[in-house]
Amino acid sequence: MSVGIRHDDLRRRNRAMVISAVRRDGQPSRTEIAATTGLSHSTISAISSDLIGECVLMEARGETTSLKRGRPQVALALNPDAAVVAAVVLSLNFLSAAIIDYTGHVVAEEHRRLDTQHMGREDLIQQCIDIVGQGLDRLQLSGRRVLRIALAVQGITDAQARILLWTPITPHTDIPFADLLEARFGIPVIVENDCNMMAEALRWRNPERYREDFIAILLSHGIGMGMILKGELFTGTHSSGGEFGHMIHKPDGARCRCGRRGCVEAYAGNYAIWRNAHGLAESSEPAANIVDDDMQALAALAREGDGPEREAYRTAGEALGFGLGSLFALIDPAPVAVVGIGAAAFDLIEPSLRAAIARTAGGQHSGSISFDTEPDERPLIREGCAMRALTFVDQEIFAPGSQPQESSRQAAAI
Amino acid sequence: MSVGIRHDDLRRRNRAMVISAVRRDGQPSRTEIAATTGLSHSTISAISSDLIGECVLMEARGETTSLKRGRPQVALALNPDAAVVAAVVLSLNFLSAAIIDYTGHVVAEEHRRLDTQHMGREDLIQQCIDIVGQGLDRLQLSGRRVLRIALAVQGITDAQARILLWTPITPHTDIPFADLLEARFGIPVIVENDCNMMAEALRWRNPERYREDFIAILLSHGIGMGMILKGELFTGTHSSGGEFGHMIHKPDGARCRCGRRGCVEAYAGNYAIWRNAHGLAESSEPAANIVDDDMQALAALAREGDGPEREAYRTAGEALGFGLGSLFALIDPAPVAVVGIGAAAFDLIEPSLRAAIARTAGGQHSGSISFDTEPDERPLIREGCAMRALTFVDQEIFAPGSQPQESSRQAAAI
DNA sequence: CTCTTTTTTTCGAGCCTCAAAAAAAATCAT
DNA sequence: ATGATTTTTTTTGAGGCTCGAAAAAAAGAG
Repeated sequence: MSVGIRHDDLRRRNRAMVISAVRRDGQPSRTEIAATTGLSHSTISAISSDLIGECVLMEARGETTSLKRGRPQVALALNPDAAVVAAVVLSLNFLSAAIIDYTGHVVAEEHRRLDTQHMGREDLIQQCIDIVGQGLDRLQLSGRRVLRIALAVQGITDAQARILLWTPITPHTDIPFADLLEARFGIPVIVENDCNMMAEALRWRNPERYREDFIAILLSHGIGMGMILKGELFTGTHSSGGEFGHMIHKPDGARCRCGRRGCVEAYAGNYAIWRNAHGLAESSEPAANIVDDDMQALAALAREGDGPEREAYRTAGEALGFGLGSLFALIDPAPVAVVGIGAAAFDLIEPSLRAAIARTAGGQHSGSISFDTEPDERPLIREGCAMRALTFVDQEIFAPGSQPQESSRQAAAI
Repeated sequence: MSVGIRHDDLRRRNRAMVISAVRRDGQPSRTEIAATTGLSHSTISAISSDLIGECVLMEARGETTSLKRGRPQVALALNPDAAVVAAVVLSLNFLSAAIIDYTGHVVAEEHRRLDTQHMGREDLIQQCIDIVGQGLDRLQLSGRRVLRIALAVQGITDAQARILLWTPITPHTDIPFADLLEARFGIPVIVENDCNMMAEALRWRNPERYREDFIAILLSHGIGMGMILKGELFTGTHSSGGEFGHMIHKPDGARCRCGRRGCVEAYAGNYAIWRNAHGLAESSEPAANIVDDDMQALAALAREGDGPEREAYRTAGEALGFGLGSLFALIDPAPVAVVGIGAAAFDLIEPSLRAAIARTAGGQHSGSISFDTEPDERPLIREGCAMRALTFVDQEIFAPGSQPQESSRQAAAI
């Protein structure tokens, strides 16, 4: 039941558009913004003048040796001090938090190793609260206030990005992180799936390649996916969705970490490759964790010669290929980014993956499907998390109707 | 690169909102529209007064015995003569066209049996042009003009809804129906996948059940799917997408009509059930067509006792269940409508389907997943097609900025 | 120093939405 | 019947927003 457009929405949306144009295009001039948004020069002038007055934007008077004649364009830039956000990443045995300024630069950072699989529920929650608190404390000194906290976590969140419903990193379920952190710090919080944040980050890193439609697949202990379709992050109807790793590859097949059988992950996750490479039964219990070095060693063995190791990677590629084929049957092929330790062994996976895709509906253009690899997922997740938090701030600074100046003036006053 | 909101967009969008509110809610009063859209009474009053002046809407002065005190609400209704559209449905060996008035009522209808599988490309195109021409001719007499043609067809279209890329009903591919029909009739044309139109129709028929997220599955000779996610028709990045029937059930499994192996359809399409029921090899060639009566007879046999027929339906259910499980892994569970002749045998399919789903990631809430059945797909497809054409008209009557009155006045003048 | 070019700001006109007031159209009570 | 009451719809005036045109600003070119 869509709602009518109120008169004041107009300004709000166009303000958002100007801010996002500045965030996206680096340092555009007013004229460039007018061109990309299709709004008139007068409108852009008025809006950017407001935003500068509110200390959201600033004129970047860099000494641009303009080769052109005429009045030189003045570049607009985000004001780094307009806001600060916190990006928290929780993954297997690892917790990190970063404080990010409005331009996306890291102000402070903190890492901790945890035994997430065996920690108590309260302990895990407390650790997250602590690490955020520590970041905030350090900021307190500089006088800036955090306006938004984004928590990226391996696992399934609800569609409202408030609750961690399920995660492989701890047996505890339904942890309402958003409520817990909001109660503690009084700052709006969102909880997002890590792979969704990877996709978000890829779009910022390489908008040429990752624009309207693409897929980011995490090959790690488990298999995760983040997907952007028609320019929007794809989520499930109730949860963060996109559980590519738990699509069924072979009905009643190998045992998956999730307790079911035949999932793609049960053939292509680290533990599955490990299990197959060591000749263990497909029904045997998945290993709890395998360190990256061991996986690297496995890949090295597979590269040395044909044997069970190479076969394990071949099997993984096949599972991924058929899974992608099924996915492409639904959404059509799109560029794929392969992220995580598995990307370091993508040379071993790719041949059987492509062969499998070619045997599916998505394989009609299998030659044109392109894969990019990025072995380290952590920076991606943190970047995506930060950008997610920042774009939320972008849309909150020009506030819900009533006092758009108030909230931003507070930020500006700092 | 989203574009700013111009000042004149505002009116245009709010007009669209009012029209869609009237189409959706039957005969709402101005007050009700103000409530559902969130716009003020004055705005609704102004817009509806315009629309009535342009003969798009009309006041429905039905003798409503208002029980309430106060000035009675006057219901607004669509003006049936505001526009007329054509809904054309092309399926296996069957072509139909209907002329629909602005309220969605059928004005004229025409059916033809064709041998689509063996017709020449030009012949097939000519038949479609003919049947539309015939409908238009008949209308010419009544003086009304068709403003939009929508063609629903089994198969894959491009994302722009202009070209039939591939279809099982004829070996010919890449037929640019939209261009062909537009060239002939000078009326805007869209070409849509039949299952997408089924989904569209279900939303109009039963908005209570089919609202934001649901799936319509066609069980027929092949397997088709239309899906609405977050209130929007889900399409692929390049094509109409949603080729559920060609998700992989068993890698390198049974032979599918599409030439590949192991697709869901190769286990659950009519030809697959037939093949399994008759003990034919999974690698044997799919039958070209099986009449509904034969399928009904097969279902009757299956109901009589345990045998190869019942087993064939069991296998079909299992393929559908694992397929839905994989789908639900991506999008989370949602209500499902089972449409087509297969829905008449859903009692035979459901047990194994549910058992399979329960063994997948989507099966977490398998008990709460609900299925509706509707054995006759044709009326649904026609309805969806009509509504699709009409909603396009809804959004074209308040035109692209310049002369919104012109086009609608033409319609009104008729 | 003046002319040209390009960017940015200013200004007035034209719409649009909104809130409040007024008008309209019915029922209820006497 | 008639006036009071209630509810819906229209009218009116104010305030905002965007736009195009004109003016101002800020450079290089000659």
